[in-house]
Amino acid sequence: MENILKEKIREAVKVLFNGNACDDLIQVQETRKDFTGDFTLVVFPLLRFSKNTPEKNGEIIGSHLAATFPAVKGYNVIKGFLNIEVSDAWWIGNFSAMAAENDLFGRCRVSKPETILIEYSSPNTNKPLHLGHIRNNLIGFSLYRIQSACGHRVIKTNIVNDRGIHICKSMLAWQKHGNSETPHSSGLKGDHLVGKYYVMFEKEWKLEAEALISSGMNEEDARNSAPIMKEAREMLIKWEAGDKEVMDLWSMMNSWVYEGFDETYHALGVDFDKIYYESETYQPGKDIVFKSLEKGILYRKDDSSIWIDLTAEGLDQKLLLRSDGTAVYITQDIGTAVLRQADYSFDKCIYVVGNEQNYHFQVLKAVLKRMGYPWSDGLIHFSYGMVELPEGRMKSREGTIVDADDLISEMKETAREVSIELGKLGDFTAEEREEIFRKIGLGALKYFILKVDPRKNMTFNPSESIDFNGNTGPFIQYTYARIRSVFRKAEQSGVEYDPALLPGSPAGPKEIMLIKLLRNFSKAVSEAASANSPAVVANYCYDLAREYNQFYHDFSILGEENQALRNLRLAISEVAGKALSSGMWLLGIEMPDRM
RNA sequence: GGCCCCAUAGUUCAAUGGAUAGAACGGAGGUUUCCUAAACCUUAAAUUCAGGUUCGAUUCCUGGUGGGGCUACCA
Repeated sequence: MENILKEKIREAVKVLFNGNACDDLIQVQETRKDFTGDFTLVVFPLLRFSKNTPEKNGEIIGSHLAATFPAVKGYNVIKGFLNIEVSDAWWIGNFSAMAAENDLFGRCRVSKPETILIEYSSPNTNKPLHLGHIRNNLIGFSLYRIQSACGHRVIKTNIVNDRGIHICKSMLAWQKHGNSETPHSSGLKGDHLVGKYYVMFEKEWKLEAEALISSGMNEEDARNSAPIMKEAREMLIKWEAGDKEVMDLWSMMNSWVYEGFDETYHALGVDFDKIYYESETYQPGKDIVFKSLEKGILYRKDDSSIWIDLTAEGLDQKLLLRSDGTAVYITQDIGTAVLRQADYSFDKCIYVVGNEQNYHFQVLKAVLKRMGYPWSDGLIHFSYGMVELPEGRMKSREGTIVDADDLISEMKETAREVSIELGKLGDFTAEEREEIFRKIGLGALKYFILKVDPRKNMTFNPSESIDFNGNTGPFIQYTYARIRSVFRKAEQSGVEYDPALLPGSPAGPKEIMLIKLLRNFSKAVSEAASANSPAVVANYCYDLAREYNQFYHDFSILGEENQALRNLRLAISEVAGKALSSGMWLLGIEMPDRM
């Protein structure tokens, strides 16, 4: 409609003022709620074509449109804004097409589908997942769904940091103190078990270092020469040499961790199409570095470490390989990127990684470009903000890490408490109830995190937990459950609706308001895709649920109203239900039929 | 020191350069003969400061203040 209107306005300008208005000058937007009208033309930019006041100009264009375009019911001019009213019949005619859509409701389709790789999650194998990972996983997974809904081919990948000194730390502690403890024998989730030994190492290391400091050593030397740290380094050397005993221990403990992670991923409802391991990509990365060195893109320092000079790009000099020939973080990322391009020929590769690594990804992109990979332009660092607690950043030293598994079960528990307190779900079986508590608890958590603009830091208050009222997941879920209920009731009383009746339906302002909102669903999806922001979809869902609730409040299906209006309302409910569930699906949030 | 990001009601979040800056929570008050009261309605409350560009700035530019991040031969 906007486009049709723009065209009509362009013609009007031509006829009335003999001016050629280009697209930027014709600004049509939706009319704000507190004014009458559906679309609004901003008149200011068109003043250049005539010498009238803005009001006069709006008046002229408005009357011309109303006279020549039947879908325009009326208009009014306020200051420099021309509000155009579109006829109800046009809205309902437009809506009946939506009512007929299948369950792929409102997906937008881009004209040029691309292959997009999304990397998210990226855990370390020595610690369980925490709140920061939850935000990462939810954003990554939702981006996957949003980009897919736009018609792109999207591959979800994960890169696991399974190599390096940190892994040796937990292995060593387990060897010393583990007594062959396994997830099975301890009853601990694998990632938590390994995390426990990592913490144990850190404690012991600290004690040894303190002892050395009190005997007169400076802090850095003490940390480096603590016996347990030396042992860890020896273990890393053995690992890199492929020592069988160390490798076996490494694979065993990693497999525990992966089992633990899988459980958490499953609970969060996220998954991956392809998992890369740092242990498999650092070597290709090193090879690439050597090749680039031969080509003269890189340089070697006297201590034989390898560097790249990025000062021309406004960045610094960056180390790509240590003097002892071992790989650093970025070496591995170079290897991974090249492997991925070979595997999938991606157009874009989106890295969902926290904003503390902005510099790292700037460098990565620049390095790959310098190395001559044209696809490096398609690397996108999707930088999201930190999750902070009311008292500030999460710090493991202060024990303020919010564990992912704990949080998920707390959310389910809260959902249970709230539901029981409200006296809900009396007639369900225990299993059905658990399932609903799970959906609500996770819905609350996911929505709470995804509704915030991902680029911004956000505050998470665990003690207040998460609200179930207001702009929340459960509010939207509840709205959806009531829509389903409307249809259950309608069915019971034998009321059917007939989409064929829609074009002639009467409609009030509330109906039109909702129809307008529903039309915007695919717009919200494409906006979310271009901005890479699930928050756009989340806030759209909330607006819709809110409008629907207001509309629903005095909505009586079984009342004495005429058949056509009843039909329209049922149709709106149906489409609103589709839009809400489609929208929440894009966020990875499940919708219960009842709650 | 250098580079990057952020700043909106008491709090948590919104607002392609457009109209009177929206919600929610919390506070105060109200609404269930019909649809699920996890709802709905009413009410008080905000753009960090100073300039600039513009018909028009929360939005863009410059500077100040305040907060966060990066600046590892860690990942």
